[in-house]
Amino acid sequence: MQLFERKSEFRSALITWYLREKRDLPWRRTDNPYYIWVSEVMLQQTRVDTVIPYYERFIEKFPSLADLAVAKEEDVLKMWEGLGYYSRVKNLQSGVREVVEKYGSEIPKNRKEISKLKGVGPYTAGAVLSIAFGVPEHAVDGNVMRVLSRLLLIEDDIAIPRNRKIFEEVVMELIDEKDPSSFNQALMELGATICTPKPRCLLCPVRDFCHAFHEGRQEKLPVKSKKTKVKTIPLTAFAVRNSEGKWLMKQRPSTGLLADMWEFPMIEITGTAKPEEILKLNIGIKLKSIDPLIQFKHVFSHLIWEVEAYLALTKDGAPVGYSFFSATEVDALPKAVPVLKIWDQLKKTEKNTKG
DNA sequence: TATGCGTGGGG
DNA sequence: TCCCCAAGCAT
Repeated sequence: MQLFERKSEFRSALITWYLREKRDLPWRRTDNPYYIWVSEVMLQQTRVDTVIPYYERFIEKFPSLADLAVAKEEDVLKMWEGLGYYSRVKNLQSGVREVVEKYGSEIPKNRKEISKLKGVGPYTAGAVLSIAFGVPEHAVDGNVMRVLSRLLLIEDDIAIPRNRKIFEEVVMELIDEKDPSSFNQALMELGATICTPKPRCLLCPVRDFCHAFHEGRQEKLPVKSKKTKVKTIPLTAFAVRNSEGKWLMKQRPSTGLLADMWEFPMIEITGTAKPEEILKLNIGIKLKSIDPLIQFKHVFSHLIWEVEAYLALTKDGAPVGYSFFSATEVDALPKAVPVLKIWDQLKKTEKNTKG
């Protein structure tokens, strides 16, 4: 107890545990600040196990700031395919280009400057500064808020953005100036492995310091208000093939949902008209035939797509905004998961039809 | 400041 | 099946 009065004892217990128990992760095997940066962006709202293969491939494809800076955006998006939150990687490339052009390829080593880079917010700034450069700065993520809310019995709602600064101030009080990298990572590692939503306090290296454990309230913390239910959007999608065996696709707008990713024609269902009528009306293309292909639900964080996909044939040319692509070309385009679901089903169907 | 932005894993 | 989440940021 009395965490602040026993600061150095707390740091020691936390960091000793971390150095002994930390997971062997790819980005913990490097001191390259660019690699640390890439890993932190990938890890935003994304699980470690999901990130690992993406990180390995990304670093192999773009081994340096310069490589990523000169890469084509479509190649960069392709490496991010399936990882989600696609504007992260567009912002990362913008930030990297800025470092190359304005900072002589040296990532800024203070919060004020590094925070100006695209995609670098309060957490990522602190994480890169502390882990890559040993700067004693806070890096407060969901893990850290959960851990500290229990250690110090902080009952402020962590779902409210402005409350994050409460935790940032606590970290700046507690942080080990000698090893801020280990200190910050230890808090996160503890949250990821021990001080989880269902905490495993018997394994905790700092439970003696924990006010919530002392009062048996660890299960009740952190306080986090619930989100409201999301809206369902019914969509009809069309995989349209022309007489040359090419597929009709378009690129989504460069902002908003699934920015810059490629997709088949899709129409939000409003009335009760037949799918082919809807397609003709909305996109202006006539179909020779149409068959059901696949139905599925895709759940985003803030909405749900209820997709009904059809396989259709046409003799028409591509409408404005659309182009036809060969199967090989479609494979190469960056596509989000719902589109991949349709494309995978399509390839299965084609194979069976041939056989 | 509140909301939009993905995906897949686990209880 | 449903709900919660997981190393947040931009606008």
